[in-house]
Amino acid sequence: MSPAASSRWCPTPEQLMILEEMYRSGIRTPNASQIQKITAHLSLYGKIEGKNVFYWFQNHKARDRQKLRRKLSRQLQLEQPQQLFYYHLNHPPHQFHGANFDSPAGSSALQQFSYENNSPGLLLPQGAGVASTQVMNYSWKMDIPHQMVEMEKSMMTSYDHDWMMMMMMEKSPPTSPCCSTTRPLQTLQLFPITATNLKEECTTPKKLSA
Amino acid sequence: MSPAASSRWCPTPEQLMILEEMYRSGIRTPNASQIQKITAHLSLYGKIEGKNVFYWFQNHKARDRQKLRRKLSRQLQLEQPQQLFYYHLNHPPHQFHGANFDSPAGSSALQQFSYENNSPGLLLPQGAGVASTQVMNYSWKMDIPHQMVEMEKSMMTSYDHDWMMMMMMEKSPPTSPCCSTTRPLQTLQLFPITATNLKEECTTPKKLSA
DNA sequence: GCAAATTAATGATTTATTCAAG
DNA sequence: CTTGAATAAATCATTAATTTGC
Repeated sequence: MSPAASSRWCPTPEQLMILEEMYRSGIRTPNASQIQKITAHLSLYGKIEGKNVFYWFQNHKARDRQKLRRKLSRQLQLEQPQQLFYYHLNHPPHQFHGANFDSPAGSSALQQFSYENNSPGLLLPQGAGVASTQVMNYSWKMDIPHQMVEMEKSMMTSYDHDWMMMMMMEKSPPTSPCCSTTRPLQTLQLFPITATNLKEECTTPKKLSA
Repeated sequence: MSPAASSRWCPTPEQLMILEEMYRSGIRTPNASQIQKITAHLSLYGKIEGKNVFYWFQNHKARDRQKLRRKLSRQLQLEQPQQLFYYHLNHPPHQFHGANFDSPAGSSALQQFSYENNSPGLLLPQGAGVASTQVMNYSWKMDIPHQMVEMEKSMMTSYDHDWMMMMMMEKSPPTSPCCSTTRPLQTLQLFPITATNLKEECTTPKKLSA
């Protein structure tokens, strides 16, 4: 098992970190001089050659772009902006700094999350409004002392497990926006809730501090 | 009154377990569709909204990375990093598609930038005997495009940081002679900031309560 | 044992990047 | 050069753990 002669470069954590740092800092295509210097520096942390540095940047840049492109195209083939919800959630249209928009009517951005695809995973417990309207009917079934419940791993039911498997199988894009077509549809849509509920808009206090 | 509603989501043990299991299984940035399903499913175990799931993954991923980086940074401080091989523990395979580029060959045109700007100062620390073995015969082409320099972020040793700064400052491209076009160039900080504004990442123990 | 006080975790927001399209 | 979309980093804020004095 001598570390000898691996056929290809294997960056050490330090090297990788530094390279990534440089990449983040803007370096994309270092020239010969830069590569020389980078190599010299990184060689302090492990075996490395100039070509490794060169290829690393090439590959990293390419894969970055590729990843982004894939994401974009996926995005584009969706007619429905459903995908954008969490983005807007995270980036409110305007900085409502102190003003919490409690006016039920307006509140643009957060509104566009039409629950067309509100697929409650299987059954809903006693008529809960699911993710929408928190009607506050949930009985918190946990008054259990924290320290007890703390480490209960492995109490996952096989049901949960299967569900998760399916969940993860779904590679990424919801694909076809319109119903049917190729829809895994492992979830029953029992509640065609149609956004009539006031939900986030009034439950999201948006900086409700104070 | 019913102020009972706590201002933030508090995951139940079941919810947390399932989320962690998913994370372990590879889910990092679920899309809206996935989030919806996850939310619906987890709502069986307690109150939860889509944004909770969204934030959970964001935070978990970020803190995971952070933890890892901290660990690596600590290792960076080691004297002889030469023998660190615990790298693939957490890094996805780099996927250097098999092809070994032992002789990039081909385009030899770009050797032009041979001006040895091997800067003085903190370049090439003395012990770098390893580096000397690298012959560095570049014969690949590399164009040197623009290079934005922005700095910040330092989770490396101040040595690394300074070195990188210098590295990036080197605007080597033979392009535009000296006419500094029109760039406010506000991102370039040349001042000897010294180690006072390093990020806490690897230097400060934060609060140090003891 | 018990709360007040303090510290550690972590949920929720904001800010700063990135790449590529316009 | 500017902008859109998306993410990651940094930060704020609140909850849970824990320490501590009684």
